[in-house]
Amino acid sequence: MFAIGQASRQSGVNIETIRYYEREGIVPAPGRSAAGRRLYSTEEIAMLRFVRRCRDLGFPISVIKTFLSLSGQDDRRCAEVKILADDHLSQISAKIETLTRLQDALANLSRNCDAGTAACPMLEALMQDGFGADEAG
Amino acid sequence: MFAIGQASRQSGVNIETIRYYEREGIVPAPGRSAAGRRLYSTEEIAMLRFVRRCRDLGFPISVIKTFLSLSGQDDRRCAEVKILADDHLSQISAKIETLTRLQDALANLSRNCDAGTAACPMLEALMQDGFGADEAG
DNA sequence: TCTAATTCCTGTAGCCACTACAGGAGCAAG
DNA sequence: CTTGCTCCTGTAGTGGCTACAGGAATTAGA
Repeated sequence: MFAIGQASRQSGVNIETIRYYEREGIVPAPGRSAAGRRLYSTEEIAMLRFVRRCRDLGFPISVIKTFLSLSGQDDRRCAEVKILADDHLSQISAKIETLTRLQDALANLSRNCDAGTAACPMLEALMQDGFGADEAG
Repeated sequence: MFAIGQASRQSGVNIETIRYYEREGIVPAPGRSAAGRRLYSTEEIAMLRFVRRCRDLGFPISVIKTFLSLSGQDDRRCAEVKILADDHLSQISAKIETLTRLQDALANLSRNCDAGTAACPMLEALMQDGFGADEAG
């Protein structure tokens, strides 16, 4: 059995985050020593590692909870897991698309700045029908 | 002068968000009617629209505050704007890279599931040195 | 055996950028 | 005069942590 610090080092999950997961019922509460300190088994540490891997893949906690409940079942409900994963995958793809469009838009705005004119073309573009210094002058 | 609902519709900023921006000092507090209702000028609405455009481009509020303070100045400090924008741009690029790697990893995991074996290969992979049903059996 | 450093405990507050109420007041149209 | 819309303030919730404060226990070394 391991103290929380060791569990943290072995699982890669921050100590405060481990306690947070316990509070939120994402992982079950471990046993305690006589003095009230948390004691983790290797299985419990593996579970923390699992949560971390899922988080690294960007899965939200709600989905990870479902994974954990499915992982207890005999066939592990592969179809359900796949649906959740593919859904997440498409969300990631959508995010990439959005960001790529942002990237383009920003790069365009930034390029205009290279001229180095007096009034910043970037702010001008963003203001368009403005509120800036132009109004006053 | 326009009530907050109209300002919201014209700027594309949610009513609650407008009040939030005011509370946080992101935009100045507008005048009020005799009954205490907010009244916005077209310049103030343009400013809300500016904030929204920046948010749409993913700029954090802190940077937008800087933009707004720079936009009051005569030369609009183009160089500073450009630095902030390019910094943001590189953060976006980094995020895209991360997500693309995630996308690959997830797609790989999901592909394995197509076999439709009894134990879900995806959960297996994520558990690896596990805590799941295997332990018990 | 004492001490100092480290680890652990609980509980609360903060982060970001909103969003969603509750509970009440004003205001415009029929 | 009523109905329904808009507006007000203030507070709490979202997600997923992270960072304290203030105290107790454990461990390593002298």
